[in-house]
Amino acid sequence: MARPDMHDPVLADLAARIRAAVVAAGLPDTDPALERPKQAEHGDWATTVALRLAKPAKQPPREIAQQLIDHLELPEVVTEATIAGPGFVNFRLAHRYHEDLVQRIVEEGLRYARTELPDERRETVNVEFVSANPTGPLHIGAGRWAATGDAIAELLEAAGHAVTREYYVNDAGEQIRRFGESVVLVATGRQLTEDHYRGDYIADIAADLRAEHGDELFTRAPGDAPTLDGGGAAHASGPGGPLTEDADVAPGQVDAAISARVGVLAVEAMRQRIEDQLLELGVHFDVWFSERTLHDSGAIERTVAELTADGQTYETDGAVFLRTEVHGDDKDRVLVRSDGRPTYFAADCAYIRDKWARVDGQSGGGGRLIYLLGADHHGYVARLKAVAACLGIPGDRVEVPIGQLVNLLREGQPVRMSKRAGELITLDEVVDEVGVDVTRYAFLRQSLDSTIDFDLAVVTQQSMENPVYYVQYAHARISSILRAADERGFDADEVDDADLSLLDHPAELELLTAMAQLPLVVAEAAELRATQRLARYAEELAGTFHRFYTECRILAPEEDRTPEETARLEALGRARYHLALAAKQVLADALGLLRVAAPERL
RNA sequence: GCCCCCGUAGCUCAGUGGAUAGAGCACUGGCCUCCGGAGCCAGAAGCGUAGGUUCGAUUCCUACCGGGGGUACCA
Repeated sequence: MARPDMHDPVLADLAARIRAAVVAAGLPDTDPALERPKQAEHGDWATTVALRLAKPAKQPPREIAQQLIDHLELPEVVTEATIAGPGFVNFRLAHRYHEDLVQRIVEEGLRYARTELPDERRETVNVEFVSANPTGPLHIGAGRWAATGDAIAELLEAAGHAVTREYYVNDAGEQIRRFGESVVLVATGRQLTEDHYRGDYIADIAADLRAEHGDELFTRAPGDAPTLDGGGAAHASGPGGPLTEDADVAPGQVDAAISARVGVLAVEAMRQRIEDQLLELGVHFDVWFSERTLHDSGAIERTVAELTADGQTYETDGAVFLRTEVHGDDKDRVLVRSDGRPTYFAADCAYIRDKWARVDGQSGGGGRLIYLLGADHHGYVARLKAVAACLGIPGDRVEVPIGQLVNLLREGQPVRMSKRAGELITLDEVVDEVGVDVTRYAFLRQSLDSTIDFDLAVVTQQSMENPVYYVQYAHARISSILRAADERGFDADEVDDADLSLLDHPAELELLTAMAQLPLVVAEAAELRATQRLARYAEELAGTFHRFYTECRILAPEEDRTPEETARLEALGRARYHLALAAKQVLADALGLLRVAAPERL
């Protein structure tokens, strides 16, 4: 639970005083936990300690609340503490608190939304997301993980942690040979079977590879073909040796060494294309981790050996199993097949071991691994956590948020996508059609737990069906006013000269209160890995600004009026100008953390 | 069969045990001599069903109903 008092010295002081009052009243010592009342009329902050202490103290909550208030020394900026309802204690902040807030926001800029953590609480976090197989371009569904993982990473950084964004590239194994084989077959004009990848992108890759390497790439077996599933496996005769083909896969019509070499090149080409797709969505990865390096470096063998030495494995029918069931998995999992080849799962084990070694002990708050997965992979969660347990990684340090899937629609009708038939709508096609901000925002404003219906027809409308425009419009509107004000000689640097105590209109107070929430919202969104918190907050803040705009003018209309009146309106205008400046900053911060543009003009 | 997610206003969705459950869209009625009407104000409308835990449940637990996804010596 993010705590308001972590982000605000005034609230920290209040929380400490409440706690002292609880103790002074002879009540059981407890965390006061400040909360925001739902109704603004109840006050700015509230505590429910009295309700929670009722049982242990064996007294009615309202009586406890009274004792609390009797012993409470209110800080100067808290103007009142009242008992309400069943035993809430509500606090109201002095206007000066909000005046200071405007100054702080304007002065601190981007830092306002961010938390500085002491080293002992600062975690080193690895966020892995997307990690789609590099055997085809990303489709729209991957966009959800891209936008969400990226925003979660951004939020964690804002919350004070050190974050790495990582993509695990499945560039090893049978699928890569098959991918290479598909490219070779297309390049040489031969027939594909049902097990091959198809689609225009295969032909594109074939053409690119031909241009770069010539025809012999597809026809001449290399002397040094890469191994795709572990050079150390018993069956493989090392680099250049033949690859075993699974009996249940249609026999390739292509020399395995050619397929392997083409597969590796094709996968790198596809990975590059995926990277470009992600960049188009504004998502940048720090690490592209190759599964193949785990095979080549012997990391998989070492991991299996380590687990075996630790007594975590056993052999049945010639296959090596890992005891994951005792750690909550449905059943034990095969690490090494009876023919000696390691499974994909074995690579997963080596991977998590490698990743943990990179985050463990890097900062005082400890390491953390986050795997953002789609609901179609939810079956992995138990085994992933079990592997972590087998490897001695603390269970609470491996997190696997599961996101529900995306349905692509057009006017309510499902858009059919079949990878096999090569019919798919790629992520970049959607981004081109509807725009990067709309795409990102559509994914970020909904909870991971709910399935998203992404309707191209709806999302391309520039209307309130698209709340991102509402927020961006508010930002553009503020920018426009500020431009006009600047022309009339307002100065952003003169915040000290503005009399902010003049801001007492309900719409102004509402805006001040809303702006005060950003640091807490960011902290909570980060903690819950819930991007929609921040998106909804941005919408709320935008609405608050629109109301302020409607009711409160910054630039006084030119009319005949007394000199006194003119002076009053000018002073008020200056105060409002700085309020708008701060609101713009907060709105830009919120959008920025979601990595959605905050335009000066729409 | 077992596992995960969802069911909140006519529609799309927020709401991590608290006070009177919120937005947008759609609908009805208002607001432009003046900083961007992609805006503002007002109205009507809701927690799938049945139990349980709790001072307090949309939130936690159980069962049921309805929808989505998963359940390989594949990768």
